[in-house]
Amino acid sequence: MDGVTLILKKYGLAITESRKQILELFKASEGALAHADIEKKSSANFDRVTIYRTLQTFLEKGIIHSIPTADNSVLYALCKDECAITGHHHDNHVHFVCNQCSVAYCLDNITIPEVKLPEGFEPKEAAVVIKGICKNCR
Amino acid sequence: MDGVTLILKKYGLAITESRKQILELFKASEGALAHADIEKKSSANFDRVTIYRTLQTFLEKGIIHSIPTADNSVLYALCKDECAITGHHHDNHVHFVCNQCSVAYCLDNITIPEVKLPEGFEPKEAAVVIKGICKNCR
DNA sequence: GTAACTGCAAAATATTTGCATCCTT
DNA sequence: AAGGATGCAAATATTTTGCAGTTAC
Repeated sequence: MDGVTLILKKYGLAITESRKQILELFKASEGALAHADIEKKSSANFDRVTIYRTLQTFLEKGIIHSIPTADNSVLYALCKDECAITGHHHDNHVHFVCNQCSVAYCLDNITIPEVKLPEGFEPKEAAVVIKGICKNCR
Repeated sequence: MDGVTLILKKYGLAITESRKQILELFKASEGALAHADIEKKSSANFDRVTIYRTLQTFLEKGIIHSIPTADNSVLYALCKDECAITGHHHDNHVHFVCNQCSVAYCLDNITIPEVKLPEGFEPKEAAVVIKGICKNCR
């Protein structure tokens, strides 16, 4: 039983071909993936709709999380274990998007420093997106 | 000559009704606005397309900036003066999105603390989005 | 066998483009 | 007067929904 199958089992999802392959894509990818990437990279051609629904399911289960970007696009990345505890996903990640190659990295092991908020604002989650040049593009 | 006209002049844009009204909306709004908000709130009904093009123009000039959100939506907020220096926009803002009322605040005067990146990553800009409960919803 | 997942079709939304007309400078 | 901005129509692209057939458990 391979890794992706274990993940699906862990979250109580049926083991299907599309789910396995999409998960494999995430594991193989260094960075985050957009819907379009998955559509392009998957050898078997899944239906667009299946990809939408699979991503939605993964999101709800906390297997992946979405990365906010300033333009329209939504990116998804695999969550590390600590990231989803009994469905309660906390998005306290640092993401890095390369200005050159556009790859989005998910830097799970970087902690977000405390940010001072004005009076009356109560923080729950925080996301940081840093843009710059990645290690492969210098 | 009112404030919004001055802004348009400053950036070398023609003074038109739609641009003035959309700028007014931003000034009147406490938080950030989505395309849909503008469409809804503008008394005169501009064409959808005009709003798209106006926002695009404002973005390019650095009059507004976009706020990344984890879902599909894109939000826009007025830039403060320091925010756009000769077309070079730097997005080092802290944004706060309320989980209750969904209003997005642009906290320009909060500085982003240094984040330690892994070897080889060179930061240029950083955006922080914090979610929680805003001052009006407690 | 049953519940859940997928694919297809189609609807609903969102965004972009071309072009003629109108407005700002 | 000239160039840019707008509105309309239409082309694209994106996302959602319903349903019938298939697959996993």
